[in-house]
Amino acid sequence: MLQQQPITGNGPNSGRGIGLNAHPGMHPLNSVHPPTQHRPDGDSGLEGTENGHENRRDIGDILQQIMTITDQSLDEAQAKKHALNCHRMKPALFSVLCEIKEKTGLSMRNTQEEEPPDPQLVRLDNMLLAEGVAGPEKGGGAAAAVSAATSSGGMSPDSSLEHSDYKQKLSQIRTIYHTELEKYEQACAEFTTHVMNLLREQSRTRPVSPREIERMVAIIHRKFSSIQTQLKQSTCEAVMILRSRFLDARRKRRNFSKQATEVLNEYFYSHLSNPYPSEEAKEELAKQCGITVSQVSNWFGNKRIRYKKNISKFQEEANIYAMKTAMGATQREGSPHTPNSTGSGFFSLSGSADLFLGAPPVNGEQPGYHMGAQTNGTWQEQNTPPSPPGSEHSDNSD
DNA sequence: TGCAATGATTCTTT
DNA sequence: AAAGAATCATTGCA
Repeated sequence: MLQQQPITGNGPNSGRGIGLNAHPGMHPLNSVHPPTQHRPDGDSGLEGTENGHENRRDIGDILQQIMTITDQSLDEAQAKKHALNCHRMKPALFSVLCEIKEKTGLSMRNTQEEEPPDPQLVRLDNMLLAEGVAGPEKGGGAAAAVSAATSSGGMSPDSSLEHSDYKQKLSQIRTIYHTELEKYEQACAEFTTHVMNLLREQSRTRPVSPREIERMVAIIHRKFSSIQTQLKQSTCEAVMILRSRFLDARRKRRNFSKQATEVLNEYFYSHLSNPYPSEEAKEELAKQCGITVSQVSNWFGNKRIRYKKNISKFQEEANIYAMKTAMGATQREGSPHTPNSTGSGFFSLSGSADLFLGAPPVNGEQPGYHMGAQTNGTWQEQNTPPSPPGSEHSDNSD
């Protein structure tokens, strides 16, 4: 990585020595220079003399120049920088700065490292991964999300259309996400390089330790990653909106095909005494109708309730299906009853008989049987039908 | 456009 | 967990 690059002192002053050997923590920059001029305040003739006063004035000048360097034009600054780098007092100043820094422990401040990963970011990452936005291309994520969304409620026949629409929108989000992410990463890398160059440049005039550079890089990365977090967050929001729209779309129901309704009705009326298909039966019905098991369950749930609420309304339908099944039974001679109607009801009857008997009495008389007596009592108990006038069909006469 | 039919959902009950 | 019950939301028809 960038922060591991060694920064070499090859500036215009490289021929002039600045002793850094006494500061092992400092950057290796200029470390080739002998430590001979290391002591600015030692007895090397810098104090107590005219020379010493002069030097102090020099240092003041240098500092002044450093302070004002940013106010100048580029060319001016470059020239001034060069002059400063070549200044005879520069090594001394550098040493002073090194010592001050070491004494104040400046380089060690704010070095709390390796904070634990942000749980929110982890959550976002996980979600993007699960949704198939992040992670490997065309992963099972999107498909898994779709199937999870559809598994509970079942899919309408044209759900594949919605499916592809969903996938297309998701891949759009994915593309945008990756483009933006790449942009941010590129910007981050560029900015990091820029800052490192600056620090490299500055390390000629002031001590900059590798640790400091690392820290600076870490700070930059943190800043950029917070921008990335925002990107991830908005991407997650987009996915959630897309998903909720897709789930809402499931509510856009389609009526089952005529054939499917027929199959379901046939089963219902041929098991009227106990219209509770087993799991296997539901699966079989689902297969026959081209719908899901939960749709079969829904259908039977609705049917039972609606039948019970208004039996007279369903009378005609019941008769039609009774006839149908009866005809089917007679055609299949030799088979005493349909495989499905196993006489689960109070009446151990053949399929067709069950049908007729299962239909409630419509003449207002109490039937000669108790249909609900068999299992839970709830289905048939509440099944006392209203007596529709004009109905002369008496199906409990068997 | 209104309305009944109907598939789906949600909450409650068993 | 499955069924009942109420309700929602869409479809299809007059």
